[in-house]
Amino acid sequence: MVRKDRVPRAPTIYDVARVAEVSHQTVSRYLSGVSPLRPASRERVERAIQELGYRPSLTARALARGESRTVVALTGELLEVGTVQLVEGVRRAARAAGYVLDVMTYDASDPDELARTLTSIRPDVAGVLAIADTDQLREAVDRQSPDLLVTVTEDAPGANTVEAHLAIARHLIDLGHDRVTYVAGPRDWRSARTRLRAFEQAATGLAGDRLFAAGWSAAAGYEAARLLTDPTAVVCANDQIALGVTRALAERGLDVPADVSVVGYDDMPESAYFSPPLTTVRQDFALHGAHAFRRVLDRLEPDVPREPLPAVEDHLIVRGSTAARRA
Amino acid sequence: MVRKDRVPRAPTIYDVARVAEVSHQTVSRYLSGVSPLRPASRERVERAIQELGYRPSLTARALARGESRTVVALTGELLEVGTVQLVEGVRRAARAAGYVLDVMTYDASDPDELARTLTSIRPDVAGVLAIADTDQLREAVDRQSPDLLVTVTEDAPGANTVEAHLAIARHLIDLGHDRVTYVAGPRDWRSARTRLRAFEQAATGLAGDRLFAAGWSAAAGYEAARLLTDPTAVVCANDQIALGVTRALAERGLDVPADVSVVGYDDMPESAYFSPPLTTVRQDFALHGAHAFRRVLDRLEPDVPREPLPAVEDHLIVRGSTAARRA
DNA sequence: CCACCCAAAGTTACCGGTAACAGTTCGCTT
DNA sequence: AAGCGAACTGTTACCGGTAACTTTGGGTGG
Repeated sequence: MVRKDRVPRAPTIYDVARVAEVSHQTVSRYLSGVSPLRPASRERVERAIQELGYRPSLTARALARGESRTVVALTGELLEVGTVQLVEGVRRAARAAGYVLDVMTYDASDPDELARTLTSIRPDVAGVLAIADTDQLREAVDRQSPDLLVTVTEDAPGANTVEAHLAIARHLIDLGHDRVTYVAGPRDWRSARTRLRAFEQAATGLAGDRLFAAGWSAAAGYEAARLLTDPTAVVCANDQIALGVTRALAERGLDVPADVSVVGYDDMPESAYFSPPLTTVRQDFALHGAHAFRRVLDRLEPDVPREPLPAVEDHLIVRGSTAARRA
Repeated sequence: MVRKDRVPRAPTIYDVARVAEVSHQTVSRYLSGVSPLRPASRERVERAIQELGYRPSLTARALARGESRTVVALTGELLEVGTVQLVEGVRRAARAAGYVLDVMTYDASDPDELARTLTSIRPDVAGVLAIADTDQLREAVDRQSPDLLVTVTEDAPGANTVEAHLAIARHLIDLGHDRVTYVAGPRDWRSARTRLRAFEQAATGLAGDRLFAAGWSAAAGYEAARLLTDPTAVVCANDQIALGVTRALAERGLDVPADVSVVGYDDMPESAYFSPPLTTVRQDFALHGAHAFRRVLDRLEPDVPREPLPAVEDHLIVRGSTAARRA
């Protein structure tokens, strides 16, 4: 009670109604926009809202409507990947559509944690968006709450993963490379496989090994590089892996790009400042995120017509980590 | 209606009450834990909850209690800084305390956006945590809703920023350096100033310039490095800046560490794989985040006794970017 | 000029919890 | 066995909205 006195309670529609001299339902109708108000009432309501600084309680609204405007973004380790940027893009899109994005992360190394995290999702969320698109997550969600899931993948309509990898392949061929190793992301990630598939499709002419890194990190790339067998170029599933690979090559006494060329993917903000600056593919994460959220939205509000989003266009950025094959 | 049929409504306390043959209030009491139940009722309630798979509606609870368990984390660009990791630490702590963390980001380059973002904060949130601790944010929040703010700073109790900078200074002195430039983070960030102050306090013996970078990014570090006047070592406010500085030095034909030593701060996961691997200070972001959230919690629930958190201990990690001063 | 219709506005119930107060029940005293 | 307080449990109201139904009032047609 002390508390209630100290914190002046926020005005409600009843307050607005009293000031505007209408019923609370009229205010509600004004807010929702269904069924028009007579100009006179409308104006009074507007003025009352202004005067009181009224703002609707999302909590009450969610309760009354039996649905919330919260979407959960599920992901494992947030720090390793371009995930953050994706999440950020999703968040922007969600907010623009009036949703709140609740990011939940779980420790992927603990097999139970995912299940626990899933059960701890509030049942009243509008949807769940799996950002980290692993098999593990997919299975767990399929099992526990198949109704809600929408996943992010790069086979999403509008993605041009294959074109991007084609550009990489062409670039390397132009430089005279012919033994090209691909270091993929972790095997159980869809997007890792998608990128690998795209590369294989694009690089039919380029012989070479295909490795899977244990993660998306520089450390994983460094580890994977142990298995490298004298390639002329290495294409990596993301920039961090490329960084790890570059480091491993340097420790073997191989110079990038003089001895081996290295290509990344994602164009993280730091890539341009690596030594050497990394040739990579720029992704528009914000747009990717918007696409991902759009898919959720299409499912949540199927009847609302929407402008299609522009297609994603990832494109190659050539920097210092690629050079002509040594004679 | 179609919808309501399709989606079986989640069980409520009334359902539980019916099955357990008690009143809904008894169920509520069981859930809240105040006033004990008779073993017989308690057991029936427990069984009913089990059977129905009941889970409380946070929405209804928030409405009834007149407060939500949502805390907003406010930050500018999420991608540039160690911010993500901090946010992640805060999120973990929040979830552990039963709170949901809603991250809101704003575009710091647009002066109006912050104000707009602030007004778009739902009035029923429990608290606001300013992650990006800039003057701009501080002022805006002070003006608009001074009641809620708790900020993250590194002068937080338990931080050992000064000790960490002392370790850096000692390390450089041991290596024989005497012209040490400090490249600080952006001037309007508290933590940038805190780190600078800590460095100055620690490095009384080391003459050298103090520069401010325009951001926390590699690009900002690269830009700031234009102003470098032949130091023997450069200490940077974070690893990204250090990366940019290293790059700029390389382009001037200076080798790190042979000609100039470079030190970073934060130990981002990639730093160990830079060329050369970066000497830096490891921060326990999770713990930093936990401290930050604890401060919010202490304000929200002042009466709950809590174990103090362990003190943060950032410590120096020496890698390849520092070496003895060239003879 | 009145019956009738439709748009606008009002009333009441409900969403799923919590709070405050009003019963019950039980164990123990006398 | 009645009396009594403490410990449980039940009843009712309320949080701030929305939904469904009812009422009101002005315009139109016969």
